[in-house]
Amino acid sequence: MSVHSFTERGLIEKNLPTARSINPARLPPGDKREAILRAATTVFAHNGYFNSKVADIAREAGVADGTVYLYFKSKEEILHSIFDRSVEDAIAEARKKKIESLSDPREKLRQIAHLHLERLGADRDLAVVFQVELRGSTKFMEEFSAAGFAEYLMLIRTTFEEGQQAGVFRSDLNAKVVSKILFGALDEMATNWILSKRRYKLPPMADQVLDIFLNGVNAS
Amino acid sequence: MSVHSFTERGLIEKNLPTARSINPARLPPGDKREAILRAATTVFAHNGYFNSKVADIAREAGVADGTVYLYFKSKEEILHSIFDRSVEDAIAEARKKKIESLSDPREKLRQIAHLHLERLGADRDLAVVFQVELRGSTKFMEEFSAAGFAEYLMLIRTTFEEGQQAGVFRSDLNAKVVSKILFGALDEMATNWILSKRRYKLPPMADQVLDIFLNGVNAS
DNA sequence: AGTGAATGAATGAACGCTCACTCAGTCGAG
DNA sequence: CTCGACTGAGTGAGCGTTCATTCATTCACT
Repeated sequence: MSVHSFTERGLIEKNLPTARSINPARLPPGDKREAILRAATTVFAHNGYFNSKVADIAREAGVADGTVYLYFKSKEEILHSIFDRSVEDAIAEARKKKIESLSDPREKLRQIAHLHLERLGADRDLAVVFQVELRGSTKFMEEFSAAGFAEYLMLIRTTFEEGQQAGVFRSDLNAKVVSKILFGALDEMATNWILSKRRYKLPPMADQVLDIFLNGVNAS
Repeated sequence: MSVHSFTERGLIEKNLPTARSINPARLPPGDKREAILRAATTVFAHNGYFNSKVADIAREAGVADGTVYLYFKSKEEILHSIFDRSVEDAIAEARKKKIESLSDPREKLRQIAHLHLERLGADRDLAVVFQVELRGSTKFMEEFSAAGFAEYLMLIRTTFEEGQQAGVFRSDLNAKVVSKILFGALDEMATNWILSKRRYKLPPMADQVLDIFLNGVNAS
């Protein structure tokens, strides 16, 4: 591995001198940072945060141990950054899809749920970090729940309240509780998907959850 | 906090030397094991599993570091034991309450949910270990999901299927998915309760979850 | 164009601390 | 005295972090 990264580096330096002149900033500063984040996601997902060594991450990213500290001030900051980046991305995607402006609250919730499971379903390692590693300490949980997580719950809740106002949803329900239920159900779908040996598509589960959420399970 | 537990220990050792001579078998064999398990639950809940030192657990339990290893072969085994004991206890309580023999599947699910949240609601530290610490690594998750956890999911699922057979629940639903949804919702109630600053009763949430689970949120 | 000084990204060996676990010894009961 | 539960200082491996060093690249100045 130090062999590996050395080789890689050697190749780049030997074979791409022209490429260099073509792209003068041949190693965009974000590129190595990116590589480290991806590597960390993989390593954390496979070994768990506490069992992962910074050296493992560096090796996976093809850089030296010390390089990690040029981009992140600690191992913990790497974990935080993984979370932050993903939340940013998700929000950006939600904006692009204009979910916010849907008029039917039921459809809006359905789209939110879909996006939730699509994102996690698209990157198993990232999903493991989100569903398992990020929950591994109350400290993280509290920090994160203060941040993007609580905001997400709030989005669900607000959407539900809009629906209540519009007479689409039962008005006798506590929106706070309702939003937790929906989130919990989706969250469990994701966790189960990770742990399952069977490879199935995660996003379609959103529809099943929404069906029951909206209509319940009673036959009556 | 280390100050706190230190103080506690100081008091015990200074004030209870007579108590010792009064009770000749002052430490029934199971008693110390018990003390260590309780201490570990507290320590894990406060600092997280990986940040907890065996020395912390020993101090909290009022025993020497080495004593811990007379009862458990590793730190990891302590965590396992906390889980195992709690699951055993829960199963025992379910037996005692004769939940298994209830005839209405809806009522049965309600009782299961109640028991679930009652147990976690009764011991915040234990709840933290269950909701947060035990999820902190895929390794644990996989081991545990193989064990009692999967069995619990199965109990919910079987109960639901009974209800489908009896025509009480919609027959067009996948029981496996349904059971995950219910579990996920309850699980989220527990996690939120832990993280919340507000002190409310957890068990009543079971009814709210069941209401929505059974009837859905649609106004129609 | 050619030079070499300055820059700073990258390196990885080494450091220093933490902590799970051990074991030689103490203590008290029978 | 014996036995075994218990003790806690000690140990050594593991690992996050640092930093002296390397070297490709840039640039000021001829």
